[in-house]
Amino acid sequence: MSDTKQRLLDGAMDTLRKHGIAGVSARNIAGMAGVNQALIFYHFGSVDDLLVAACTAATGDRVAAYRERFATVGSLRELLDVGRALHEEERDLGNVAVLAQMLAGAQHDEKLARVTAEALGMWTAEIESVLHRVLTGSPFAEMADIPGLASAISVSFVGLELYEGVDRPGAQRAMAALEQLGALMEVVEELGPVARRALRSKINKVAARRP
Amino acid sequence: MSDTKQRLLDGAMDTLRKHGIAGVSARNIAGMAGVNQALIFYHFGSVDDLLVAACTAATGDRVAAYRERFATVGSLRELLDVGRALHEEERDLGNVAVLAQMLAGAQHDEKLARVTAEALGMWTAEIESVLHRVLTGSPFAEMADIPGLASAISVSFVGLELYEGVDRPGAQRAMAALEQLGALMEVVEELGPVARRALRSKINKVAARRP
DNA sequence: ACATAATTTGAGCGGTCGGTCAAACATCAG
DNA sequence: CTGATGTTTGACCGACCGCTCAAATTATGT
Repeated sequence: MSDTKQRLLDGAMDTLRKHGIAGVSARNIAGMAGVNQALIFYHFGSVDDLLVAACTAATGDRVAAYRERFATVGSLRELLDVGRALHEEERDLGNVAVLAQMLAGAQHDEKLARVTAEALGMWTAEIESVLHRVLTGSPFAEMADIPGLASAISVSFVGLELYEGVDRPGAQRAMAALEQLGALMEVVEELGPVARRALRSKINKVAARRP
Repeated sequence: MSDTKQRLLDGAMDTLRKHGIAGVSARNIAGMAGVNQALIFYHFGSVDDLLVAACTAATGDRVAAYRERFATVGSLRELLDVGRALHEEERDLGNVAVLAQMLAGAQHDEKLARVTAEALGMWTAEIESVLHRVLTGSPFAEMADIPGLASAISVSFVGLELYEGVDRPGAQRAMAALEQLGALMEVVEELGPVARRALRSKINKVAARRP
């Protein structure tokens, strides 16, 4: 990767972080990167393509960071702790704003939608992988639909990140409530097999009543 | 409300829905509304102020619709069903895209942040109100932190709406898993007081272990 | 009918946008 | 050194941006 290309990728993400999509222009990005604005078109063809390339690279880097952090997780409680730490890390890096811009842009830009879907997919796959490792052999495994659980956690974290940028106290209340669900899962893990089967059967019965 | 002002408010929301924030310009909005673009500045002072006014009015209308729909809800299961119906309604109206644009814009625009926070607050307050009504007298009430639960539901729905615009299957898996949590709540409601107190105490104990 | 005020119009201002281009510059093989 | 190739530069283009304004039109009170 040539120095100029990397500077432009970084400049694009910095611009998105600091000024949002409204501040993303060839001249702003080039200024942030410290290079001539015409180089954007020489190296990436268009501002849109640069933005997509920058988002792709940045989300790839972040997923790699998640994977590294998840590698040492051995229990549900550790997973929730690492999750909270990663959440705060994302906020401090300014990536919450980036995620918001990507999700918003994905609604009307096909390329951005593909990149965003890919990022969410990788992120959810990481959660699913660590959940599978943590819960395998655990009594909870027979209770849980791991892929669904991973999606639900991923969705809740997306909501949490965006919520926090707007209503911090509400996000913290929600975080506490969601962690109580984690505690509930741990309680279920402590149930004996008879009680667990009874609980599972009751949940299935209630869920089957839905239209 | 004069006809022109209303047309401009509607035109602003239609533009945001159909073309996203990138398509929001005085000429586009005026074209969508079928009025002269200079009227935006005569009636609202600036494009930004029109956008904020339009978002404020639209979210107010939607919250009123939620309140009306929640009024007939009498049980947790009904609440989940109405929630799912409202979710699909939002999607069909194109309001998912609007929410995404508001959340993204709120990251860098103070006025938009205020409007968005207000909207999320009203929406969460409605959930809290109906939850309180539905769960009061229910055995589950003594289990749940209602405000935290309302925030968690609100956060999850925000995540769900944005997720659905990008990864539909993932969102549906998450929806199913979250509804299983609803089923779990109904199961808890069927527990006797002794089992419930024991469960609550275990959850508190597990939650207390967290740093 | 008339004066006054509110509303609407089309033209246009200065400025920024994405993108282009010819020329300058750097690099390196022969 | 020479020529070929790849990179960088600043000037520039047409389109669109938010916004203003004087003039035209419509509504209102007397």
